[in-house]
Amino acid sequence: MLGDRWSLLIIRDMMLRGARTYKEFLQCYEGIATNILADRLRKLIAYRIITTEPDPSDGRKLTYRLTAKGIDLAPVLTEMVLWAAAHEDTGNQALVEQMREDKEKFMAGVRQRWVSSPSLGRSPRSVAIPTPSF
Amino acid sequence: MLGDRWSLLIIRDMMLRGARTYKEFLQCYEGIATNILADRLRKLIAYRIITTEPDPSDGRKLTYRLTAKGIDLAPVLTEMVLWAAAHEDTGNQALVEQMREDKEKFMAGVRQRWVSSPSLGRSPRSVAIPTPSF
DNA sequence: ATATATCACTTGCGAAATGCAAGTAAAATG
DNA sequence: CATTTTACTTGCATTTCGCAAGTGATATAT
Repeated sequence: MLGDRWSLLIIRDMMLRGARTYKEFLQCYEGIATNILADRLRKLIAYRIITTEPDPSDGRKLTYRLTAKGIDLAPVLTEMVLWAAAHEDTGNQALVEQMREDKEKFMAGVRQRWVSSPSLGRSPRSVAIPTPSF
Repeated sequence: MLGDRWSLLIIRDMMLRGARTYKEFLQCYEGIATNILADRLRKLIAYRIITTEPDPSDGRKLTYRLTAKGIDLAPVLTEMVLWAAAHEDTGNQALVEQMREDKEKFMAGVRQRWVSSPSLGRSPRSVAIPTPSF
């Protein structure tokens, strides 16, 4: 279900980078192939981890959004990022520190940014952009 | 690095089922192919997540063991199991309850069971066997 | 109004990863 | 000394992946 190379990275990019459109996912630097991205988004929708809806301000765009089930993956992603930071690469050190110091606060931020998704402005303060490669 | 279908399942089987030998991994019911298992164990060793050493009591057997880096994946696995339990399947309900009620205690148990690995007896009390399919 | 650009994909195809069954070598057991 | 057990390897068919080049609908520029 999440046992492939890309699904969790897509969710991570949503949680940590605030990616919401197809194009943004493609640009998130790891370089997922466009056909694979379309396939994974379809499957994540089927699993009810994300949803999609048209952007009212631009008929071409679709906005992808985490469901409650998807938001519940925040603790998993948090632990993965912390593990990767401790043992592998050095992503965004500031965010990693914030996550380590107060996991709950970080996850609350993720939830707040995604439930009843407030238009597009990243509500409280946008979270910075680390890119650990777990 | 852990972005394939099997690596995390192997680690889960080590943490939750106490699997330590090639044969035990093969039997852990998901049905990994033998060549893939050999490949994944090799890679996990290369990544220093597990180690292997000969079993002194039986020259045919090898014992696989989590390194400190591998043990540090306990929080990730814990959150994954809890997520899967909440949203997908019903594995071992008792263990899931234990994990939810006291994550720290559960993870301490994992660490205790794997550091300086006490021969073979699962030290304190062996943890039961859930099999969530995240 | 028409041409161009953007967006979210799809299609085709070669390459790589996976799954399955059968085989092998070394050590243990009967 | 023959058979089992253990930890693999090998060969091959099938599936998945990655890349490049479309496609169709909508938006923007001239």
